[in-house]
Amino acid sequence: MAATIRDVAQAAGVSIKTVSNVMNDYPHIRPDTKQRVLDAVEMLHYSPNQSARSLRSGKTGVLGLAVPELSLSYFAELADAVIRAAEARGLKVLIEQTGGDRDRELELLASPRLQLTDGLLFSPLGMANEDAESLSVGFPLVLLGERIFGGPTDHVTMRNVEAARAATDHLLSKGRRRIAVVGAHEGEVIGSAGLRLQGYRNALEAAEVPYDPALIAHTTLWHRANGATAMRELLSTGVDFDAVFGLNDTLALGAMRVLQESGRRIPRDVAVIGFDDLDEAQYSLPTLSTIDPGRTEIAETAVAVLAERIADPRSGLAPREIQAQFRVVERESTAS
Amino acid sequence: MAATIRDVAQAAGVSIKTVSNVMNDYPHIRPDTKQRVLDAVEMLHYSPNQSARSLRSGKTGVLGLAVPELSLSYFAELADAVIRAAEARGLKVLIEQTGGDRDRELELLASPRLQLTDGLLFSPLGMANEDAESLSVGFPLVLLGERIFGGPTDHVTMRNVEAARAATDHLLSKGRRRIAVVGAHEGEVIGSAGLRLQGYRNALEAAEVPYDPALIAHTTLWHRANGATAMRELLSTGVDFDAVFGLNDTLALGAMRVLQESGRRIPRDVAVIGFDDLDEAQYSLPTLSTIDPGRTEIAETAVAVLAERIADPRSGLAPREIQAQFRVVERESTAS
DNA sequence: CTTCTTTCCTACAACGTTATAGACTGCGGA
DNA sequence: TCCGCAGTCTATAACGTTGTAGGAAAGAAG
Repeated sequence: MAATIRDVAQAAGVSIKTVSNVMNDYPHIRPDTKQRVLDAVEMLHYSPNQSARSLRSGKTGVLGLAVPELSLSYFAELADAVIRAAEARGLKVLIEQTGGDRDRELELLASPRLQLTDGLLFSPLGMANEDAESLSVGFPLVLLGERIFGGPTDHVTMRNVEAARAATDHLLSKGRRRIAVVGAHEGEVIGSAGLRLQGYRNALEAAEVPYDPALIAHTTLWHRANGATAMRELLSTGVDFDAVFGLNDTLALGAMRVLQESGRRIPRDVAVIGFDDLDEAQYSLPTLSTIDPGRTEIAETAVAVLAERIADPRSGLAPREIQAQFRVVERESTAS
Repeated sequence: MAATIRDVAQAAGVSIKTVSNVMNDYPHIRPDTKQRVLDAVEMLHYSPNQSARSLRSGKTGVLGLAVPELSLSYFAELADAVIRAAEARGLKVLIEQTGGDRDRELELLASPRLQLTDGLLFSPLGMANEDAESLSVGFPLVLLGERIFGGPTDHVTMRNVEAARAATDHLLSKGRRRIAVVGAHEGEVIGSAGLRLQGYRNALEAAEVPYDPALIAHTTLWHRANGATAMRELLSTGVDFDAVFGLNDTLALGAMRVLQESGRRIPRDVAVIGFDDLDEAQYSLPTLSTIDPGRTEIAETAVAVLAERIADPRSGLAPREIQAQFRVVERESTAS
């Protein structure tokens, strides 16, 4: 139904290659020929067929982005930033949701379903370091997140340890010494939880504040509900604390809610800091101090690196590990 | 580099068509032939080229979803639901962000950039009813949202007027009579703001409660900050009210924050209800009563309708207007 | 023993592009 | 006059699939 390059060629009285040349801004075309072609294009409402282009060129102009789920604000904001960064390069983004499930993540890597994508930005949650080999796939892949380090691909991530240390230092600088942590994962070393907990411990150690395991609240997931539950458990143990480090903003917000229910005042009785700098953190009551992990920078870098790999897939370039700049964002929840 | 159907055919000693038949589960193939082909596929790591398939079949298996921005929780949750619904049908989703800008929305409709998509789910924010004609495009399009009614395409939407009336009725049932509204748009009739305000007025009228324009706070956008600002303005006018209807959850949450800052207790002094049932509404302090507009149903219906139009683009079927079921979700912010 | 049907398979022509190789102008220089 | 070269254009062959048409073999029906 739609007009093809052949229809345009016929209407303009030129060869199909000339039409193709006009569409692709090939320089050596006589102005009047070009105009005839453009007129025909206009008249027939011609627009080049992307599938045919992709078939010929081997490129689709589409990047895949795999995240656990968009309902998690962090990933929604990441996706937003990725789409913007891709658009600046004329690329589109196709989003996959893995649910953070290891099997689905592995399946995604193995599956040929993302054939119509030039490369993948992959943010796993269920996979762990021992799955690193699965990242050796036949298409350009850039890894995001903190689940896997030293894998076979480029990796764009945040400075988890340093940023968590800065968050903890911030609380210490306010005179807090009993700092609870919400959202730790039992026994985890790598992964956001493990790394951020490490940063916390580094800060304590440097300040010569003793580490008290009783202050560490564990959760499996990082939703608001988990932060709330963990805080309730912490309160029920009767342990004494004057600050809370939520390993992400949602946990911190959930915890903050429970603290307020229990009658504690923030920041007077308990100071709270989160991690992620979600939009939401600016509008909670009180507003939430947090770490801006450099999400925009991560998105832009990741897209840039992926685009580079797509442009030259066979470059022997070794996998790069790129870390974004972070920033402590001080708000009411840790005000002096 | 990657293996093609020809390589597989050669390795298996069959014609390319037989390979194609195996890949597409064509029934009449001898088991041993089929096995030989599958072995070759396995050995060569063959996977069919999507671009070529799309070129042949005219279908890409990808739906476009255009929303203002994913940073807005409502759209993130909508996108989540759409991706799930699409996946259930074996479809993928490519997301565009329009920023809610009318020009970009119009450009998106006119542009051939979404060529590699079988159809579009379009949720405009900047366009209005007078732009309805622009929706007559050459590809399957399903309209979402409340900006345009009676357009030339299928439209899946929520029962804004009825739901807003139910929200207001809920507040009235709690004995509230001075119900402020946050987020109205000056002079708007169609659009979420206009429709929901209409529902509010309908409820008041039915209850014979006078409508007081002094209770209506206007905002341009529907972010948290706007809800906060609007509430501050409302408070500064000194007008008396015992309940707030936030035209969406984010507005309500922003307003709630300011109310609490001002020392008012929720729900004792002021009851608050929102609209959207964001995940967040379950975890605010207090938890926010709201309207569940049937987001999942909207997503599933929209994908189903679009898939139907894609399957049969020339069916003379008239444009349908489909409305999802809503539900009042009562939480702490309106507890008796 | 035919004839018809079903099963299984193949050759080849699309689908709509872009790349390649080459043809035809003029024009400047030897 | 002839050659080379830049500019402009065309014919045709890919890209990797699936659809069409049809052939050979094997049963089923007459």
